[in-house]
Amino acid sequence: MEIPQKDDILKKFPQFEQTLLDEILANSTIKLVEEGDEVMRTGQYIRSSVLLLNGLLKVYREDEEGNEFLMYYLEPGHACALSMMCTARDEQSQIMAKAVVPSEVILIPSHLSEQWLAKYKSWHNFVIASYRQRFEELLQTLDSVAFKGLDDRLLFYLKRHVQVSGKEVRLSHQHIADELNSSREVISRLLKKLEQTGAITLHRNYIEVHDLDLV
Amino acid sequence: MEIPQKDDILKKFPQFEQTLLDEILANSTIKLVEEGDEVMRTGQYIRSSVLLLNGLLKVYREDEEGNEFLMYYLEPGHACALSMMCTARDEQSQIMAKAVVPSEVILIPSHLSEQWLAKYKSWHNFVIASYRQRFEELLQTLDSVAFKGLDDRLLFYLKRHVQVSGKEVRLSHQHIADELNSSREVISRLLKKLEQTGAITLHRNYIEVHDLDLV
DNA sequence: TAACTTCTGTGATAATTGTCACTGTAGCAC
DNA sequence: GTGCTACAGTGACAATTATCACAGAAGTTA
Repeated sequence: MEIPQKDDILKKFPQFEQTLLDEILANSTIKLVEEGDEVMRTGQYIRSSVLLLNGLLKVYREDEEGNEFLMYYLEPGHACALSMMCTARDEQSQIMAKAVVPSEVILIPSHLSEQWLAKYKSWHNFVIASYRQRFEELLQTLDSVAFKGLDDRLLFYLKRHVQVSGKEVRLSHQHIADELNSSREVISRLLKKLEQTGAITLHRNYIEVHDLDLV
Repeated sequence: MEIPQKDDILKKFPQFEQTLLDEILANSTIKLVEEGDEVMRTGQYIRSSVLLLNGLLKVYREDEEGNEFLMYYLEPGHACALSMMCTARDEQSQIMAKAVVPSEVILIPSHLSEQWLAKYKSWHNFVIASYRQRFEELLQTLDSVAFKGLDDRLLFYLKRHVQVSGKEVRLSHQHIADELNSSREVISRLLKKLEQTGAITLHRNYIEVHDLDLV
């Protein structure tokens, strides 16, 4: 079981040095999470950096009333930037990560990930790159909320979803509404409009995406 | 002129090691910027890390049509996290920083700030802390847009403004509307409502804040 | 097949926000 | 003072989004 994992990590994180890979194998745990499982939640103590080996995570925000709001998806080979900002967090703002499909995550104890920053150039670069990338994605999300109407945000959402999991978007209208912090009826209507333009075809429980750039 | 600057930097950035301070003094330029001056704009090449020595910067987002949207304020002793993510940026998303009052910024060439990450622990910590903090603030901003109505966002905006520059908010309604990406009339009406609760008093060109937590 | 649940479609209506048009007022230049 | 400009207040109306109510279709279980 060990060799396949090493190969897998190597494939997903080709930028890591050999010695770093060995340390990861020796010191981290690999956890299998089921679809829908919560992988992390800020406010709780984070004692590990979270890297994604296989599967797909969604990272989202939740306010006091339980409204959620999708920030971005995390794909294999990437890390949750927040889990690496390993000092104490302020409690009020909750970030959650949940598995969209069955996934494998690598958990690296915080003190090691901290040490490695100085020890391994490739780790250091990886961490910095993660920060940068998440920051960018967050900004894009912010843009779409700040400047765009719900119709454009829905488009943005669908595009992102197609990118990570293909042209068969297997989501209910309710689910989409939740992630955009809107309501089902509104999403239904907007999707209908999209269907009329020919960009998508609606089915029960999934949406067939043809071409979102036509719109 | 050199000694006062060193003292000043030392006071604003007490966490830096002595040798790092010397390097900063030797290699960075200090720039005076007038009120309203643009300090940075992404998309253009960023060749320096930007630290704020004195004054106040606002960091905001601008879309293609010129709509702006306030992200956060930057106070002395802090740095623009984005200016330290020194690799090439993607062009479309624009982040701007503008001086709110006459300010002094320290410009550190990117290649040095890169080197220092490995060389000085205190610099490394500073950069990581900056990322973290900006990330948090960005999340707060995102929350307010995603989950709150304009009335709450206005409150949030006023509070933040009071924090950085006191209870006399010297801004026109139009200015506030721009930073919240709304329109003057709407802001005027909401402010009137706030005045009726006794939280603020309106004047020409400034708002007197009494207590925003009453609302 | 019947009973039940989940998902989707749709009309009516309300609330929020944006836009337009117009007024008044304070300050400044001349 | 007269004019000019920037700022603020307000009513009317439009657009977007949310909410409520209900109906029907698809899938599941018994």
